[in-house]
Amino acid sequence: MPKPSPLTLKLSAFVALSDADLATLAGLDRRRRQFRAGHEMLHEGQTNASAFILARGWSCAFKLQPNGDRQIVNVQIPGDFLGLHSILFRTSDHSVEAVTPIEASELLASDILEAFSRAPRLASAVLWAASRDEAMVVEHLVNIGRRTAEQRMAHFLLELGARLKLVGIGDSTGFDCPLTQYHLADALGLSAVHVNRVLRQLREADLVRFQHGRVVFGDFGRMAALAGFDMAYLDQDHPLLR
Amino acid sequence: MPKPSPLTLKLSAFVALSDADLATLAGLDRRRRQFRAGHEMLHEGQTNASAFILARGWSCAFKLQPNGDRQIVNVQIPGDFLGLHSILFRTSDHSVEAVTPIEASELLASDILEAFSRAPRLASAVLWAASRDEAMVVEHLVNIGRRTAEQRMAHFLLELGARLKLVGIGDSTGFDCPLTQYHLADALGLSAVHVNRVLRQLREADLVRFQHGRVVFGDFGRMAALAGFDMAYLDQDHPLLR
DNA sequence: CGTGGCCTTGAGCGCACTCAACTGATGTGG
DNA sequence: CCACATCAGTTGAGTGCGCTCAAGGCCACG
Repeated sequence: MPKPSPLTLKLSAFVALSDADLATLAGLDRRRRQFRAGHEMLHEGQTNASAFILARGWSCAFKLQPNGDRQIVNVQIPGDFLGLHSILFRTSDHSVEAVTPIEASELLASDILEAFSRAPRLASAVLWAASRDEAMVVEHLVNIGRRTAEQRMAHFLLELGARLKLVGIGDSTGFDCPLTQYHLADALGLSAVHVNRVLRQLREADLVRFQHGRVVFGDFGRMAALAGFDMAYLDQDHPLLR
Repeated sequence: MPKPSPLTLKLSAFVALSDADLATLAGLDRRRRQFRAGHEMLHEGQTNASAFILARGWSCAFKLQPNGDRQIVNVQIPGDFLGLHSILFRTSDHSVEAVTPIEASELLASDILEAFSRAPRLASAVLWAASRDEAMVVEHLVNIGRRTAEQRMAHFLLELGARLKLVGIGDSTGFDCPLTQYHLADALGLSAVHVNRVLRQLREADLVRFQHGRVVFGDFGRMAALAGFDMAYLDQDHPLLR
């Protein structure tokens, strides 16, 4: 039996999938494509773009401001949908950039519709994943709106760690992280300079250290308390539909 | 022919609905319920909650912080779904409060599933509405992460005005708005005191005035430029599916 | 006529910003 | 092989936006 894909792992935490469902899901994995790090896979305002399922590597969704500032909306890891919005709407409302070299399966609107009609359970699973994505954006909103820089950083790293663990990357001690401090700044609504200072504070408090592309957790509990982190919105104890 | 409901108006801007679709949609409007202003219709962490379609009045979705701060995630107006998340997940990830007296139709998970199987077009319309809601949250995120207080306020009022116009409330000169300055503060990640100052600045610049429960636009174009407002994410020129 | 909700304004403070300079690692062409 | 460029990270100095605290005004309502 082959190793389950990150997407399968994630959806299975939500819905118990039959062999037929799994086969249909695997059928979405034709049309593999590769992108180099830094490539802009989707442009804000682009029409008739396709969507992707991320198989390997990291990407991020962002919007640009007239003055050049950018806000990263979402950091995407293996198993995530990417640009689902742009096949439901006529134009894409955000851009997507490959953070690392990327391997992803291209997805057309027709693929989705066909898969849904063949495996309705899969439809609820995908709707569920979309709803979870929205919950993450909401949590991100609260993060930026109502928390200090230190809390934002702590919350961001905790959430990322939890998400990676769910798709079988990294463990409870930490994870490899290809994001630069500039990415963190754009994601958290901070300046890169301040990100640097905040990371130093967290390191000196022995909460977490982020150096040389690796995040290592120090005191998980104290950090979760600091950030007000509760991973209920990410995970279910057991599948809802059996 | 009866006046179309706000939800029908909104969905019709997206998808051309057949008479059968419209009938199914109308069938979701049984179980009318009423709530008084200030009532908390949904609690964060609540299990097995129902969802609602808002027919009359305003509500808002929010999350509370341990220290008592709250972040309003979404202001809901007639035609909006309310708590759709809580029937897809086991527990609700946010609370919802009635801002004004409210009239809404209660919605069970079974209602949705049944309606979808009877009118698949309706399913895509609802998925579409959900995707639009997410786009609004994303825009809200950008608002708080990367704009000044003055820009946030301008953007917020412009978006609200545009949304209300789409469901047939208010016009291009302005709209009645039951939100207090405290609501605005909680929505925009500002303090109530600062909201007051910002409203004064906007008023003195003849951009917009918000007094006595009414928002009156002064210079729409200059305001949109200030806020970086582009309503592409709210509206389609014409229905996508015919 | 008192009370409570909402709005308004002033004074002072602090978190996160900008500007600026420097380190160190990596890569590239003469 | 070294000169140079580039990019990520680090640290210091000074500034300003939006905060808190405090006081008071206005209006609706019992």
